[in-house]
Amino acid sequence: MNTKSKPTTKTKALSLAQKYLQTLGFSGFSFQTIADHLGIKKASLHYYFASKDDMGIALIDHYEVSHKEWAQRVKDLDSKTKLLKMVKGFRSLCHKNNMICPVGALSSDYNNVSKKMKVRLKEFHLVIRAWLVETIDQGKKEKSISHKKNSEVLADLFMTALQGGVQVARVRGEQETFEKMIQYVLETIYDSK
Amino acid sequence: MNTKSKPTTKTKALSLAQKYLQTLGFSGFSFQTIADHLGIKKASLHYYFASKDDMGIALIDHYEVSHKEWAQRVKDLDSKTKLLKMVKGFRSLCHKNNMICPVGALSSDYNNVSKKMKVRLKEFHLVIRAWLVETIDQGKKEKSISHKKNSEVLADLFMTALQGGVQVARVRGEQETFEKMIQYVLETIYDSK
DNA sequence: GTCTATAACGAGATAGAC
DNA sequence: GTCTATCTCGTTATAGAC
Repeated sequence: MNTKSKPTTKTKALSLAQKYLQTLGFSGFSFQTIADHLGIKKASLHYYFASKDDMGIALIDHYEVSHKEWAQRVKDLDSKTKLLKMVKGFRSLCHKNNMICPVGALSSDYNNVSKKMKVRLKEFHLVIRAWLVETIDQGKKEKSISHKKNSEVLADLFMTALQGGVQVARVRGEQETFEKMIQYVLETIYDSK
Repeated sequence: MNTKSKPTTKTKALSLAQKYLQTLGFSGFSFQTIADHLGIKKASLHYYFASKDDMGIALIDHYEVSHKEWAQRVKDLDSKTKLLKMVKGFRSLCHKNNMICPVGALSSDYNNVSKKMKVRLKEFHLVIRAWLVETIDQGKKEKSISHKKNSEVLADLFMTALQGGVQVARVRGEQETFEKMIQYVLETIYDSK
């Protein structure tokens, strides 16, 4: 799968599903929601996705492929630039549109989805986390991060700050504190002085 | 309202609703869910709560009252002990039971609830945040927190770490990293050396 | 206060025509 | 690939008996 392929009904459906997942939650949108905005009937969506759970899996696959393509594109940059780019992507993809992060959205619905989807969600989460740990380790090699700091803990702090931050920002109806907090977390990770 | 009153059908319903909100999300549980575990019919719940939205409001009110009663009980403790007690409460009330925090649960469903509930959720969030800011300011007076650190930013960091942390822990099926991360956040807030 | 009964709706899903 | 038609189920909510 490649996220750059030209849009088919299936990929358009997945894009819409991503939008509604991050806006309304997994229980909050239906095949009807997607079909309406796609201009087709909800029954037709079953041609692409056997069940909603199936669509959920495809959704996570899509997020994972996007991340891996993105990671490939930024692979030669230094550690701090990578994390800054990730924040920027997060800001423009979800925060600016009052959407929350997919892992956060699915974690609320965690106990309403199939075992298979739970497993895929965890795998996806761990892929992102592994990339963060690796990027923080890179920062230690580049001497922008102190070796005394635990990479796993910093990765978790960064993730939860982003995930929790967009949720809090949406409830609060305000973007400024999100920015300040992320800024602070980055200062915590990188040795500033 | 007092959370210490003896259990009536209404208060028992609210306790169950809290549990299911934090387990299944707001869209994820129904009057049926509550009624079943209460041993009454779902229609009877409408005697106490005109609508589900109404129950949602009552739910937030209940969380807020609980917090205020708790804040009253710990009001004479020092700043760091207060935050440690809050973490402890969070751990035993939701983290140990694989439940997520109510604000996080409702933030996924944010766009599926009434305007009134959105407003109440924001108010509740701001009550908790104000308490945190106040407690961090108290730490500055007590010289356990440096005046150079911004209280609002630290409060947001602490909240999002707790909120995001329990979500991530549930997806990951593991408690340890939550503990390490919260520990790290507390070290970040309080001057250790 | 709790019940039965029922309305009105939207969800996920399937069969089969075009 | 998309349609219509239909099924089954669960949801919120209401009316009125006990």
